[in-house]
Amino acid sequence: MDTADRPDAAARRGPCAAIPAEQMGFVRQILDRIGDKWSMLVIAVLDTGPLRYTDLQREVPGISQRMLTLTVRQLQQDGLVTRTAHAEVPPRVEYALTPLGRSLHQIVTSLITWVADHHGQIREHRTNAATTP
Amino acid sequence: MDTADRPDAAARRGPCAAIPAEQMGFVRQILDRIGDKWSMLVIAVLDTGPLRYTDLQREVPGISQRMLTLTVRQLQQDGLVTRTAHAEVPPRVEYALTPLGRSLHQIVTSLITWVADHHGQIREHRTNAATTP
DNA sequence: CAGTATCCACCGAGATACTG
DNA sequence: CAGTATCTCGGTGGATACTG
Repeated sequence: MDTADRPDAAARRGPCAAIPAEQMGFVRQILDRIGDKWSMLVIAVLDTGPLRYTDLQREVPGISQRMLTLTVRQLQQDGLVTRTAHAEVPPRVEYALTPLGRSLHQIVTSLITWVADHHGQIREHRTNAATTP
Repeated sequence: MDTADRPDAAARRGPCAAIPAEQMGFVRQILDRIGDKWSMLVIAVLDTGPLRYTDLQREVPGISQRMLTLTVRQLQQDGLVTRTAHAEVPPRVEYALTPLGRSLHQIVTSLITWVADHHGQIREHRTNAATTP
């Protein structure tokens, strides 16, 4: 392995205390997916129970049909949400969190709560940084 | 406000239990930033203390100079990291988490831990979904 | 060492229109 | 109602080269 001669602190503790080097790739990959523009919000919004397609679209303001479709499909393939099509007319399709999705949901909620709590501070910093370049 | 005539469930509980409608915009905006390709990893990697530019680059495998520079600058403007340039030669610049950044770091760590714990399950689901379309 | 500058490819994502 | 199809644009992000 080419890390054999790495001399310093990095070698001791790896790239990050929380991430073994071998998993970094996966972590990056999955972080990319759930950290994409919409996934977190969709997951967040499913916390109160199953939602239909149109409801999702309303609850996540600004999402396009395309992106909603792609996002839920990804989430479904990743086993984070279920898609249940009821054979009725008019069609009804409901999306819900799987247990896996629910476990992620908790973290997403923490993140969103954090943002809600601190976006004031962040905005301050931003304007400060902008006015004092 | 144009939500006055909204009739149904969404009106009762808002777009998401965790997100008041008015904050959705901010939340989206900030989630976009910290959920971008690199910010989380940079924050994660700063957990063990200040790091220099080159160290950051090594600890976050795959990041380009451009992206590292952009990312730390954003994080700095948002008040999540500090940049300390030591007037020496050769120059030494250290990046560290602010208290604000540290509070976010905890959540990021949870997220990364979750991913590390569950990426196996996710990969399973993905391959299942791929083989049974 | 710690960046900036520039160029470019890719694809994320919106708009629009159509379908089962 | 719940999508799919297609087109298109803009920005993100990578590679490379240069600088204080």
